[in-house]
Amino acid sequence: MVNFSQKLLKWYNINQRNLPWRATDNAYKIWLSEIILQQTRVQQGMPYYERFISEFHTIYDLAQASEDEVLKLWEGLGYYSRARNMHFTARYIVTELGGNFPDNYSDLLQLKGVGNYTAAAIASFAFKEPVAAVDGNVYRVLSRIFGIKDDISTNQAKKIFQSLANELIPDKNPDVFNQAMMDFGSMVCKPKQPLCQECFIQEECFAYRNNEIQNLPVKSKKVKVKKRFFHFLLLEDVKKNIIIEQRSSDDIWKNLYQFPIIETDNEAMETTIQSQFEEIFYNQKLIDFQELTDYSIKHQLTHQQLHIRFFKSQINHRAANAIVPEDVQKYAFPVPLKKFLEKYYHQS
DNA sequence: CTCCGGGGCG
DNA sequence: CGCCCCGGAG
Repeated sequence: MVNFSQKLLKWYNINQRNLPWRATDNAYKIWLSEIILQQTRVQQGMPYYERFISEFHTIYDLAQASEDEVLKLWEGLGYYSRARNMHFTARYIVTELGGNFPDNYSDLLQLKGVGNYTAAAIASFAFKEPVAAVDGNVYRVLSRIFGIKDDISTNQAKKIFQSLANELIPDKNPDVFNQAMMDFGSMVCKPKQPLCQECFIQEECFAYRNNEIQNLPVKSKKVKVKKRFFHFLLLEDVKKNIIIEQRSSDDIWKNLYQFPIIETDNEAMETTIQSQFEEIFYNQKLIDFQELTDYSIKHQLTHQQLHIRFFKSQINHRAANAIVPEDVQKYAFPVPLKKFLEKYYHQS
């Protein structure tokens, strides 16, 4: 086991992934990539990274953008607070730090949207600080190889893994070690069906020797999923313009856009929805109110199961806050609404 | 269809 | 510690 780090580096030397943000030591680009990759697979994050970099070459460009622009570019990636925090932090660094990116672990940790993992990743990749970047891959790799059964959702376990990783990380090329751990975790020591047969540490791996691969890492989590019932109204005025609004409350999809909405606690009848919409638009007659039954969907979030239905109607005058349908592409919508729009305007 | 994986915030 | 999102695997 003493040779684990050396074997890992040898493996990495041959098998490393070629990722665009690894070809740079530009802290801004590394930070951007790490924020995008939080809770996100490389495959999905890659095109977003390319678009953000080409749209915002420097942190000044990102700081100058509006939040709406940033959210629009982030559209579809999920966990939108990452985008809001990233934008906030860009402005903070430009206005408060004179555009100088923090250059060490503890200063990086102060930034909004930057936690333990991301601070370590930036510190080691951009500034070669020997601090271990412990992400989900690393928990998995270390728990299996060393047989650590502490529940990784607890703070105590996180400290144990962090300090073990900090013992393993070499002073020389700590960035390479961190990359290697994560590549190994995602390519070989995978959550499901890990490639133990081609693993360099197989014979010494606790989980493999004890047939505990499926049991490690130990992770307790009991999320209770709440059901919510969303009813969106595609309301066209006489100009065929539609009404959208920005979500602002402290809820999912904050600051993204949507259609007028009625939310209920349970499955609701169409007539109930109609009368509730009529209350919202109390001074206007809703013409030809009907449900677009083909568009109903269930959308799963971590803690919520959304039952989404769509309705359409018209009003016989011109609405002040309506937009032309072609302009929906300027606004950031949650994925289910984005899919609705694509389907609706594609075929009608 | 359901479930799982992946960091940080308030 | 509850909550934030989506795509892909099963």
